[in-house]
Amino acid sequence: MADDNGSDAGVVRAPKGVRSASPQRKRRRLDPEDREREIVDGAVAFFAEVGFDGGLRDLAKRLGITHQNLFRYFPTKEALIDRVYEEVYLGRWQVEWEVLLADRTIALEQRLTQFYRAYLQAIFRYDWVRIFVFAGLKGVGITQRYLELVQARVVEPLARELRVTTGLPDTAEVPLLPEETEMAWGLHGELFYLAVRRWVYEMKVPDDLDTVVRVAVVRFLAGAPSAMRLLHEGTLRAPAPRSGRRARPARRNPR
Amino acid sequence: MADDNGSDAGVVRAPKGVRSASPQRKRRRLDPEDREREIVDGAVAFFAEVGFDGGLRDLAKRLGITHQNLFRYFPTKEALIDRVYEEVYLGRWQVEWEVLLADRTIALEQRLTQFYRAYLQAIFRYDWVRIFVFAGLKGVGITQRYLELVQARVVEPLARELRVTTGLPDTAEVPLLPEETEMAWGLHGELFYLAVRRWVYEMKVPDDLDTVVRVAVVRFLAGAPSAMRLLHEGTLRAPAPRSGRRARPARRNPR
DNA sequence: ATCACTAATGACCGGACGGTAACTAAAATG
DNA sequence: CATTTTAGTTACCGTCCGGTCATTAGTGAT
Repeated sequence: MADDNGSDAGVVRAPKGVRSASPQRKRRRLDPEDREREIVDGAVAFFAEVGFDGGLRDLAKRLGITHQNLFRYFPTKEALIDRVYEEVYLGRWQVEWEVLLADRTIALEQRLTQFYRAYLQAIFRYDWVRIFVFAGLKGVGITQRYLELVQARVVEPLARELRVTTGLPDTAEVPLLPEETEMAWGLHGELFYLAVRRWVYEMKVPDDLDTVVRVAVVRFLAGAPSAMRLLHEGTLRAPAPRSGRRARPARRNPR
Repeated sequence: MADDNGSDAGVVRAPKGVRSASPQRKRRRLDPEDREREIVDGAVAFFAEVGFDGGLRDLAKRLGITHQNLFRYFPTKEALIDRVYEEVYLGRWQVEWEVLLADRTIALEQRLTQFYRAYLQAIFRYDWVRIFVFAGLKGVGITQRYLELVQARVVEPLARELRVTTGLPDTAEVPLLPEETEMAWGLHGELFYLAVRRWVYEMKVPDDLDTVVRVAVVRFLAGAPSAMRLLHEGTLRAPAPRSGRRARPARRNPR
């Protein structure tokens, strides 16, 4: 059954000598490094589009190679996918971001604005957002670890800054409430959700992300003191009733 | 969620001949309505967990039937998936929510708090969130249409309310800026992102969602006026070309 | 020109997929 | 009871999947 029929010779021999028959007809032999680069880039784009259930044959077709050739470079599909994770997540986190956020010589508003502008510049992309969501749904550990990084390096530091700017006790005295951390997640979440609306749900979003970031940061910081007081009005006895607007709600914090 | 394992549906029957195999469930014959109900419920849970690429044989195994039997109720897999969409999205949108949001006899803060508490009660669920995200990645139109509904019935009305509460011109005079709509998306986005963190990335989130909603709404409304003024400072008076942020009542000065 | 090296490929495998057809048996009807 | 109806099953089809192996052909060194 294997190669029984000599009548095969299915490949048309006639135009064989002439090598310029069609644009990509011929076998292209690359340095392994170059080929691997092409495969990884192609895989990132491919899996971002169709998800990790996409077939290797389809990926190979896009790359202009056969799917078997992929196995020369990655022993299994899983290995290729792991490489895609590396490619997308490793090295895109800038430690300078953490430095910037911690630099109290700059106003918090400026720090947050600059950070989120830089952060969005790094992640507000088709590949990054979709692979991040695909991986999350699949339950890949790397996404959880990434979010724990965000929480430890961005969200919780921000929540601690709010303690300072609102004149509440330091977190050394009173640990962060889950609701305070959640509040800081709010800023992060609304900006990430913007990326999801754009790259997952294909909605129209404003072109000028810098303005969106600025507005979000301003609103966040302008609103945070009220929310912090609300959260802490039970834990400490500094009522500090605000005269403006509506009178202070008679009801305390539920539970 | 109907029943787990009702292997014996009222019929007590002596094992017939050779067919001992006690664990083997006998053929269970249900009314088509009941069976269809089981299939749909099972399909919602199944596809929410593994995504729409999950195999029908696996789904059938969970249901205790053979995969061929699914075709008796749904002509194709696609038809079953469409039914899942219906099941999850249709009828879960409450028109009372829109009425509540538009009721100006209630303070905006109360309206938003009540609405988002009710909204989260409806959508903050494993099935809903994950299927919504899976469907978005797949590019299913129903999710886009759903988000357009949210924008038209929740987000833009909220943005218009902000015009009123901040004393800015009505939207009849000055149409909503994209950045204003985006601002209103911010509140929605941070709460939806909370659901994504919980049900997609399996992170710990506060147990008391009511408090989270209340804090988010208070912060949103307290911060919105500053952000609105920022957005409209060019609209209302002379452009003031450069300089990011200066001639404004910067009430809150960090440090 | 040719040789060695090795990218790249063609052929193939077992299994899982969505889907079809024929058959089996549990309930409804008389 | 016998008969009819039809929910549910066994058996199977063509296709595609990840992965293996022997073979082919592009390229630098000689």
